[in-house]
Amino acid sequence: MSTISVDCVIFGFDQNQLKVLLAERWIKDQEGNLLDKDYTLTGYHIYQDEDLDSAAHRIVEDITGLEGLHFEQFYSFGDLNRLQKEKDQRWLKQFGDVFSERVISVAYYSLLPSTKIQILDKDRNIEWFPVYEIENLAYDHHKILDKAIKHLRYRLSHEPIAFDLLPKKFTISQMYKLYESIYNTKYDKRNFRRKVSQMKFVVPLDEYQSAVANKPAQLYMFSRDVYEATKKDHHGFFFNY
Amino acid sequence: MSTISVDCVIFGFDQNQLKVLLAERWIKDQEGNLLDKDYTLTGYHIYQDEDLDSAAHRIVEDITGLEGLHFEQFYSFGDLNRLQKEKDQRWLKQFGDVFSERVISVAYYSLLPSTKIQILDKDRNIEWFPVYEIENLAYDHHKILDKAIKHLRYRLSHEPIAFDLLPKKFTISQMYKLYESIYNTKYDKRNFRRKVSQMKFVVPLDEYQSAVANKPAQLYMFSRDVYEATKKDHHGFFFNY
DNA sequence: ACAAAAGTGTTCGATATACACCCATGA
DNA sequence: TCATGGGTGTATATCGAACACTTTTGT
Repeated sequence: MSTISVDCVIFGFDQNQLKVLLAERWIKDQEGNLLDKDYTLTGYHIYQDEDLDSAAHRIVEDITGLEGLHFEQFYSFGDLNRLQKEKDQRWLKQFGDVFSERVISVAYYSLLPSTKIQILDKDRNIEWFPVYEIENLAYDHHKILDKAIKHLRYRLSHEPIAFDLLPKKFTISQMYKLYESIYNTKYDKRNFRRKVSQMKFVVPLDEYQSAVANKPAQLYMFSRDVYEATKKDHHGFFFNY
Repeated sequence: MSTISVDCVIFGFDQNQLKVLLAERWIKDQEGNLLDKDYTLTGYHIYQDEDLDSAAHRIVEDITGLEGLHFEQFYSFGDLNRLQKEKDQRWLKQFGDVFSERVISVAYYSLLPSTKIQILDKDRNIEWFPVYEIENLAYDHHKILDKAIKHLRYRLSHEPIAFDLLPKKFTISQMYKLYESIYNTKYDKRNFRRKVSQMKFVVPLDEYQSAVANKPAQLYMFSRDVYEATKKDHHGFFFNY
C-alpha cells in the first residue's frame, strides 16, 4: 500500500522562452522563522475513483481553468528516499500522516498555448519560470523536470505537438524560436523555413502581423486534417535533433 | 492508498524472433472446471522497503536468476477498470483482498541475452512467445506489451542496447535479424552491413562460426569503451526507423 | 534615416536506397 | 554437386549544413 500522487510539468512558451509553472514553498521552523524558500512542480495525490490521466487533467484544470490540453505521462518516481531530505520532511509534517510513508509520483507534462492565463489557485503562489534557469526545486523535482524535457524533445520530433504551445495563428519565427528553446540550440533560419514550407500541414494564411516595428510576418496555422491525411508521406513528423 | 505492482516485459531473441516471457493462467470456476486459459506478463507487487527499480530487478531475478540486465521503466498503468474484466476478477479473488482495490502497475522491460535460460519459478508455467504472435493476454497486458515494444524501438534507435539481446560474440546477420525483428520490417543486407561497419564500437574479431553448413560468418563484439570514447561523433546511436 | 525582424537560393558533402553475383562450408 | 547463408560495390536521389543580402514597417 502506497500513496500515489500525480505531478504535472506544465510547459508554456513566452518571449521566446520555454517556461514551467512552479509553486512557491516557504519552509519555516516551529517558531515560524523562514528557513528556506524553494519551488515545487504542481501535483496532488490521486482520488480513489479517478484514472491517472484524469488526475493529471484535474490538477492542471484546477490551476489554469483550461481543458483539452495536450497531456503525456512520461515516468514514475518511487525511490524510497525521494521525500527524505530534511527540509522536505519538515514541510510534509504539517500535512500529518498522509506523506509519512512512501509516495510514488506518476509524472505528466502538459502543453499550454499561452503563458498569459489566470492562475486560479490563489492559495499558492504559482508562477512561470524559464526552464533553463530553474534551481532550488523541492524533493526530486529537478529529476522529474529533466525527464520531462527529454521526453518532450523526443515526442516533438515524432509528433506535431509544437503547435499546442503556440497561438492558433503563429509566425514561422515563433515556431523557430520555440524549437530552439526546446532543444536549447540554434537553427539556421533559412533551412528551418525551407523545412517548414515542406510541411503541408503548416498552412500560410492571408494575414500578417500588425503594429510591429518591422516588416510584418505572415501568419500560419496548423491543420490536423492535413496532417492526418498526409501522414503516410512524412512517416510521423520527424524534426531531427 | 493504492496497491502498486511492477510488471516486467522480458524480451529475448532467439531463432531470428523477438520473444517475450509469459506466464500461463488457468481460470477455473468454483467446481474447478477450466473456463479459460490465457497469459500474463511477469509481475509482482512491490515491497514497502524497495525502490521501484529494485522491485523490477527482483522480479526478473526470481524468474531467470540473472543479474545486471538492461532495465527500463517505460510507463505506468492505473486505469480504474484495468483489472475489472470478469475473468480477471475471478482469477484475483483467490488472492483475497490485496487486489480488491485498484492496482497501479509500473511497467519495465528488460533484455535477456539468451532465451536459453533456466526458468527458476517452478510454480508457474513460464515460457517464451514470439511477440508478434501473442494474443489472449490477461488484464491490460496487451496494452503494456505494445507500449514496451514502442519504447524499445525508440531506445534502440538512440542507444546501443541491441547488444544486450545478443550473445557476447555475434554475427552481423544476427544483429541484422534482430533489428528486423524489433522493427518488424526488412532491411537491405548490404546497406545494413555498411552502416554497421561504420560503427567503430562493433569490433570484428578473428573468429568465425564453426560447424555450420555454409560459409562461416565472422564474429563481432560490442565495445562499450569504444562507444563511450566516440560518443561525440555519433550523437548518440541513431539507427533510423 | 535608422532599427528590427522578415524573407529569400545555391552549393557541397553526407547519407539513404536500390540492386545481383560469387564464396566457403557441410551434407 | 548442391543447398545454405556469408560477403561484397556502385550509381542515384535526397537531405542537412553553411552562408549574406534585400525588404518592409514604425519611430
